[in-house]
Amino acid sequence: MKKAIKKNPDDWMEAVYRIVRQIPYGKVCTYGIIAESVGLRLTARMVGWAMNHAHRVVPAVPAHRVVNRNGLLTGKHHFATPTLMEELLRAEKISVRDNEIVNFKEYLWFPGEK
DNA sequence: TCACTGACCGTGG
DNA sequence: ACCACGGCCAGTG
Repeated sequence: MKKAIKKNPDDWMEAVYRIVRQIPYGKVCTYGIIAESVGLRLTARMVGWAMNHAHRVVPAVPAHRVVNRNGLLTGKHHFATPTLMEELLRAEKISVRDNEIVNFKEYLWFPGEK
């Protein structure tokens, strides 16, 4: 069940997914922060690419909690429905206005925090 | 096989 | 303050 990815546990993509899964309820994170947290030579674009394949991974990755640096819901178009990401965030008491998270910095979560 | 692209971000002009 | 560009990995034409 854990082998959704055929690569090794050291694979950088799995590292990304692992961090994303650690994002607590009602919090969000950015691609850049994740990339920096993973370290290595990973850049934000790589995180985005990994998230594109996130739906193939188990356990499911809360991709709706990952936004870009501006708090903009850039990846919403990749969800099942264009409004799904926004609805998921609102379900977590996060206000979304015009594809952007309101008071984005207040909901921002950094890896390592609890 | 080569070249381009992608859910991005930081830096420099 | 705005615009342009480089970077890193994997997949696709």
